[in-house]
Amino acid sequence: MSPANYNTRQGKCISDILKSDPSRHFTVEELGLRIAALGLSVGQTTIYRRLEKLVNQGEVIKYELPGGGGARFQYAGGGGGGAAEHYHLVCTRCNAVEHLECGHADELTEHLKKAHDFIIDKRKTVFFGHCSRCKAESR
Amino acid sequence: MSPANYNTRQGKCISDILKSDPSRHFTVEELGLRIAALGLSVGQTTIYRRLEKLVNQGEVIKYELPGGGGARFQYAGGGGGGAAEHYHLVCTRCNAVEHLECGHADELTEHLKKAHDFIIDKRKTVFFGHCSRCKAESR
DNA sequence: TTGCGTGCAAAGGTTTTGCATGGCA
DNA sequence: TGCCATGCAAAACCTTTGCACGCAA
Repeated sequence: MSPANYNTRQGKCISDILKSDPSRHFTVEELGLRIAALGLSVGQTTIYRRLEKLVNQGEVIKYELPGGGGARFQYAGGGGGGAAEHYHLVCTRCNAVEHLECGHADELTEHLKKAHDFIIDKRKTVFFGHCSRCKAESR
Repeated sequence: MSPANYNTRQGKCISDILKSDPSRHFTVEELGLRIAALGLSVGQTTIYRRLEKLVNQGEVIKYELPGGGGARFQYAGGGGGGAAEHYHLVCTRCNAVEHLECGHADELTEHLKKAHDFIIDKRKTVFFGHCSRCKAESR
């Protein structure tokens, strides 16, 4: 409930990095590198634990996507509201992630709620397929 | 391209189990147990390697979903056509997987193709959210 | 001082790889 | 006979856990 108490430099640092580039999906490894680039040294345990809290608070979204390299994390806006919600398009060939704000998708979300009693979580929902660069070579 | 050459009992066995229950999402562990139940002993390496081939041939779909327990595999119909294609709804609370055949979703797929130049792979696409049983307690 | 956050190290689980054996054509 | 599939074992990878230390209030 509380807006998170960042008592420490490390905790604030992780949050700030995610917030500084809300369109980016960070891996744990990338976060570690960015932190190091800031001259701060943070253990991986701390990164994982801090991310877990941020995810529980709704401030960060966790994606577990195929393709290896581990889970990815993206800033989602504080407290569960704020930043614009959007869907994601993920290319199963090049693993690129695109954002999608789309009325058609919203209509589908509404339909699923009414007809299938299923509540879509927009920020977690991922459409898999081939992006424009990769579709030509789809096998 | 070739319809896969199952030279061995083990290979055919894995394929048959997946085919015998196309609506089910098997984990590697479950496949091992089913194989054992048939009186056949198959190493996990073989299961992984056979699944990799089946996935590459489009005969099987691989899902890497959150929630632990490893990846899940589902029969998708031989050669990329055949079995009815469908989307999936996954509950991020109870990890239940529901099938979805839905005109609204197909419309969205068409829209994404035209407007965003993105080709949806229906069989791989997963909508995350809360199912009817879990939505009440969403936090 | 008290308590939470942190860090190192080790464990845990899933998946991949190396190399030798075995079965089918 | 030749080749591909198989199997055991070990490695690799990502993530979690245990326990002690350090910083902030």
